[in-house]
Amino acid sequence: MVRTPCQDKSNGLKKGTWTPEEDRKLIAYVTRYGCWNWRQLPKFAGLQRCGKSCRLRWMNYLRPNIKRGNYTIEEEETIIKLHQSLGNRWSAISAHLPGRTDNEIKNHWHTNLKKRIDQQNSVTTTHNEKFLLSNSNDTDPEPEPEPEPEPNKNTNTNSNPLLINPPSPPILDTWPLSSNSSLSDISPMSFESSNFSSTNWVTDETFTALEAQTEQPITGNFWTEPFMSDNYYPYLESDISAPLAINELEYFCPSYNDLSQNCLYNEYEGLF
DNA sequence: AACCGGCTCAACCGCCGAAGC
DNA sequence: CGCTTCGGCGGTTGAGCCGGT
Repeated sequence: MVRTPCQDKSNGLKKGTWTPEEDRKLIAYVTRYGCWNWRQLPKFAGLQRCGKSCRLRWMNYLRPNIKRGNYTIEEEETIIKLHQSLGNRWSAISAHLPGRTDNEIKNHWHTNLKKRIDQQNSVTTTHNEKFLLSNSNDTDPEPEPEPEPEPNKNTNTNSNPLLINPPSPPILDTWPLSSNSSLSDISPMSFESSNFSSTNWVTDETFTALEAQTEQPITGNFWTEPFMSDNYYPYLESDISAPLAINELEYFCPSYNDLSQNCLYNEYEGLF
């Protein structure tokens, strides 16, 4: 289930399994600054990952409201029905299943549902063939009985403990945004009250310092000086190297606020 | 205990369309 | 127009788990 971490020597970018540390950095950055540019994001978030990898990790695993674990009968029926009409358009199917990602639905289809459908089809086909043979001279055949419905295999028949007791992503139920939240409300302090470890997170005091400090004139250049030192940004703990404050982003990228707000609201729509 | 093969699913890869220049 | 960049999508891979022998 876990891919061995490896190093892409061609560009120095890390590949493979995400570490909790990387997850923390990604969550910290996206929750505070939004996903304004996935390509640039890992640079500013202090991640040795490509943007695509960050986006995938966030979209498929870290973002809030993601439902993991066993599928309900209703969900499986929805997937099967939608697959009949939409085909392998997993993102379109996932749009009908709140909390389920296209990747997860795709995996579930290939590992469970497809086999079940194939089995049902083969049972139906075999039954039909037998029926046709046995009734080849019959002028008044019996109606075709419905194939025996398969028991729901998704409910705890999987021996994988991760599915029976799926691990909780860092932030799910206790996501620190309220219905009145705005981007500026997203403070690292919010995590203190969640079940997400506050170890190594910036404190309320440092976040206040951040807000105070960013009232100062901008001296850096967004595009040419992405990496500010921790001395310049004393509000940051060492493991979170998100270098730009919100109003700095707005200053250098005027559309940033709308972009990030839209992004956040899209991502957390189900929570508002 | 050791081996083997099937299964699961996180993550990667390559392609495509949209947008901007 | 073509070119580049980016986000998104679907197909595929492969490490680790697990049950059978």
